[in-house]
Amino acid sequence: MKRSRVTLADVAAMARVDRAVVSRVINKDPTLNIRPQTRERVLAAIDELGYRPNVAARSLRTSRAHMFGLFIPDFANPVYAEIIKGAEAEAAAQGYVLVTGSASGTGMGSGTGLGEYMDRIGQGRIDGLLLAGTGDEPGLIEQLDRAAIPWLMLNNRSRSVKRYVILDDQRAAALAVEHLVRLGHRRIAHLAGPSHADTATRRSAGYSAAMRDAGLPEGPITAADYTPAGGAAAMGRLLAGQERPTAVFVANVASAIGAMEGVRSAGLEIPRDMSIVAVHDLPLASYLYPALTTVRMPLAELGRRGVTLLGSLKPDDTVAEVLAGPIELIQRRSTAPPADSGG
Amino acid sequence: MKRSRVTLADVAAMARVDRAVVSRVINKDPTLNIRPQTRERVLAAIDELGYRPNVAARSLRTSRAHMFGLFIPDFANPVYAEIIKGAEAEAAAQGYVLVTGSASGTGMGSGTGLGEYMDRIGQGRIDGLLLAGTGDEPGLIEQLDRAAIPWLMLNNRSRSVKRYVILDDQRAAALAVEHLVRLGHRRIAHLAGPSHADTATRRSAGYSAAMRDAGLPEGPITAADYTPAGGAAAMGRLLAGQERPTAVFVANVASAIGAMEGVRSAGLEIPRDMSIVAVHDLPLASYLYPALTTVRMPLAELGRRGVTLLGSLKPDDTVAEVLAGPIELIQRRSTAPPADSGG
DNA sequence: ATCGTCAAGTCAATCGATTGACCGAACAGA
DNA sequence: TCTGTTCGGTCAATCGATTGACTTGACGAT
Repeated sequence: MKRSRVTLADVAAMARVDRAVVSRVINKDPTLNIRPQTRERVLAAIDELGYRPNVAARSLRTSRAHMFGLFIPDFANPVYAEIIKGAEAEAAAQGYVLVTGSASGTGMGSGTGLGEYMDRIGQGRIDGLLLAGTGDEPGLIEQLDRAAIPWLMLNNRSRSVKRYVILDDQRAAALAVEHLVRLGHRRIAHLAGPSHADTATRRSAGYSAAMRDAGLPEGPITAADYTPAGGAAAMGRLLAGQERPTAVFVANVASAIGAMEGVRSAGLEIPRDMSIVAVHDLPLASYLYPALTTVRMPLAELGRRGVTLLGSLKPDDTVAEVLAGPIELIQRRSTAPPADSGG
Repeated sequence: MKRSRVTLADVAAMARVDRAVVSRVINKDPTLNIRPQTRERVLAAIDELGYRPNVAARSLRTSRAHMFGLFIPDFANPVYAEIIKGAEAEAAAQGYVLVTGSASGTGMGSGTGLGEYMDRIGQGRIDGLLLAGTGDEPGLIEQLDRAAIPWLMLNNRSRSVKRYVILDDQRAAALAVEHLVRLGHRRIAHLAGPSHADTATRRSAGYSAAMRDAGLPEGPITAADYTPAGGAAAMGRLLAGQERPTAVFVANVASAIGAMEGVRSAGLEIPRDMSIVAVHDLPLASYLYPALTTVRMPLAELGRRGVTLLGSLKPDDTVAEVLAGPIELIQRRSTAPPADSGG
């Protein structure tokens, strides 16, 4: 284990040039005039000594950390895994490091734990912050502005400030509903997400629009909280209604898992008695039984786009973007024509 | 948005003291003698100006970044989500930030992409590095030692250097086998992981030991690669054998998902014709059909312990720890007595 | 012979916080 | 009165890289 850190000065000494030359060689400063042989000596010395620039010194001088932050509610949610992947890849492509923090790393005393996270991150460690799945909490904007770095919400809108990139959840919902309509369903229910979640309201809007377009009456609508338990309870309510739907558009996969369980425990079968389609094509969806029909949205692309925008965002720019990108229905075993479709 | 950054000097000026005093107040320097009222002035100024220490300057001076790194193969693997959670919580408790990077953020030209990651991380950005799920690649140790920071492997051993914390996979495997034995199974197969994975070999060892202890002959053993596709193929091989097993201990959940599919596509039923138990109680396990019986291991605790050790590790310390912690069998629907157990 | 220009670097201030050394005033004890 | 000690701070070097300003020597043009 090499003990003493190698600095610019060491490299400069070995190459018999000034520290400035080494710095300019490393940063490819176009104003530098240098003989090829000298450049070679510098590069050789860097290689020989195994020199790596000290990030702290560089950040201090340039006030750029070459690091972006991403804050998410929970690492265990596979939706965020996809977003992280995209964001990380794009950050890497720009020579940046992505540091992802979750609310579970905080005490979560108030709100999302973002405040505590920002305090630990400190000043000057990141050049920009992405917030995924965090909504419009009181004091949030002030907290972010105090940090004086560009920030952006992903997959969620803030009502007060236009700084977000979202997916076209409305179109995704429409795609799901159209799929069910094409299969012959006419009583299509909607198992919505929690009303405070921005994605939930957009998916619900998409459902309504698509039903209208198909000339169908909106089936029963009930909301759950994006968890399997909530989904199961909600499905129970749908099944207890008078006119039982033959299909249901579920706002997310977690709810759908519970909904499937709810159908089974009522002694019914999927898709024979009930077709189910949900939003986000997580790997998990294909492992369920029956494999869940989903709508795939470009989550990784969302992460990627977020990083790209962060890199070019001016302090007071506003961003309100619906990410263009492929949205497609992935048909699996959980949807089929309704049982009475023979008639 | 506050524009100009607030520095120590600004605070000092407002409180009418030297910068040194402010610094010592912030860091609670015990050698500082200060009047209560002066301290109040300083704290008031900090609050008033919204001062946050500049991380780069602090790191440069102290050569501590208050940040730990964690490198994983893939964010989409829920095993790592658990580890991250534990590591993040412990890091936070110590006032550290955890930066998690994955191989998918790199080109992965050679090996795991760790080299590229380390280059982007640079020198001095992290005070220690945790490697989860990364094995003994050539050049790995040199790469790590060049960074001159403490590091540790999680859930994997390196043959060359003793720097790891692992779980008691052997005991976990034994627990799974004992469960099957208790149910009355005698022909218990083993669907192992890839031979290059350290966890796989330890789980296999546990299987063998438990079978020996139960006085049973080792059933058919076949290996897969910790993926659903591999698991399905492996199950195909097991079912094609002459003496078909009544139960199988699968080395991980991903393989088990494929194995279940393999059983179904052979026209057999779980658990009637085949009991299945796998290692790691991921949330996903309870969503499968039938819900998968698993062995729960303290993954979050592993992450936590890794961070704790990193914080106290001396450069040449060796660490070879099997984490003590609860390991328990979570029985669900995928295991039952064998069909012929009446006789 | 002199001026200007260009190549090839060098010099040194700077970023912001930390920390060992030091200093002046007040007071106690001899 | 003088010395020593404690209190309550101050001073300034330092961490390592960056970058605008400057220097030195050689050459060409006038």
